[in-house]
Amino acid sequence: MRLARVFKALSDGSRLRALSALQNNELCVCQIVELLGLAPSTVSKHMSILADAGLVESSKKGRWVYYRQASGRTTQTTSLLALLPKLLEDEPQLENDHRVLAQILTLDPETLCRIQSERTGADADPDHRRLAGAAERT
Amino acid sequence: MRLARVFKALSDGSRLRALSALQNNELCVCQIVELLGLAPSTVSKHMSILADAGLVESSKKGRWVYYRQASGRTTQTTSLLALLPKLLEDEPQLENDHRVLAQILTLDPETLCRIQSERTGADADPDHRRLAGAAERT
DNA sequence: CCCTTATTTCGTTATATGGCGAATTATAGA
DNA sequence: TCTATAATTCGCCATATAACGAAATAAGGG
Repeated sequence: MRLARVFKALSDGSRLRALSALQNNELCVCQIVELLGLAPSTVSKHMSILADAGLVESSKKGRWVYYRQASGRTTQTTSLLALLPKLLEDEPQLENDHRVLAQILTLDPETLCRIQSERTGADADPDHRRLAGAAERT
Repeated sequence: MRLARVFKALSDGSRLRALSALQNNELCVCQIVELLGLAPSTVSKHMSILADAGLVESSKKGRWVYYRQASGRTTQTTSLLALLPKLLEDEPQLENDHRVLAQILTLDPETLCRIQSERTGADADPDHRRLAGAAERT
């Protein structure tokens, strides 16, 4: 059942946070990585699940892949995406994400990626591997 | 994240079929068992997942437990339940369910349960353990 | 062409999920 | 109170999922 797949894509906290972040901006993978505090490979998988469900679209710009909310493919995804802002309103947890996202957007992707790869090298403290905010347990 | 739990409850084909059946009627477990062609224990689990998510409510009437769609607990579940009929329209698979459900509703629960327990006894052919329709693979 | 690097794919691991049957619980009726 | 039975809970299995790091892929800049 197609609808079950769409709901399954929406049934993970990290993916909902990513979708929430994509409501006002399009974002490249490294920006979503920074927001969620997950490994790039994990985020890439999440985004492909959202894309398979028809909830986001991607486009490659230079070395970066940008994701945005899908523009009305099926009626199902369209009406769900339309309802999403209202549904996400009631999630207090996302307020912090919006703050962190604002931080992230002050940097251009180039700079952000540089910072990220510097961190990966030596630093091992997981609490300092993000710009701000605490990780979530789904 | 609460919303993720709600979507997770909606992310299974059997549960969506049950919710679809509950749009016009309230149903007892044995009727849903008949519709989905799953073991009572499995159906009970599914219904408790839907109940935990706030999507259905139950009430015990004699020996039977009846489930119905929840009446507006949170705004999240309310708006999702309101959108559900539209979303389910695009699932051709549910047409057969509606036919089978009509069949099931011609019997009172008493009779249905008796038929079900008779089947469990000797008959081993899984294709004949339901009134009609084929099982779905989610 | 080669090197760097952003993203994806792959392989692995731990946990979650969906399914069943057996055992348990709760209720109606004798 | 005892029996029958509708539903739930429990224990088990097979498969799916989310996470990571390592390896592969793709694109820009020397």
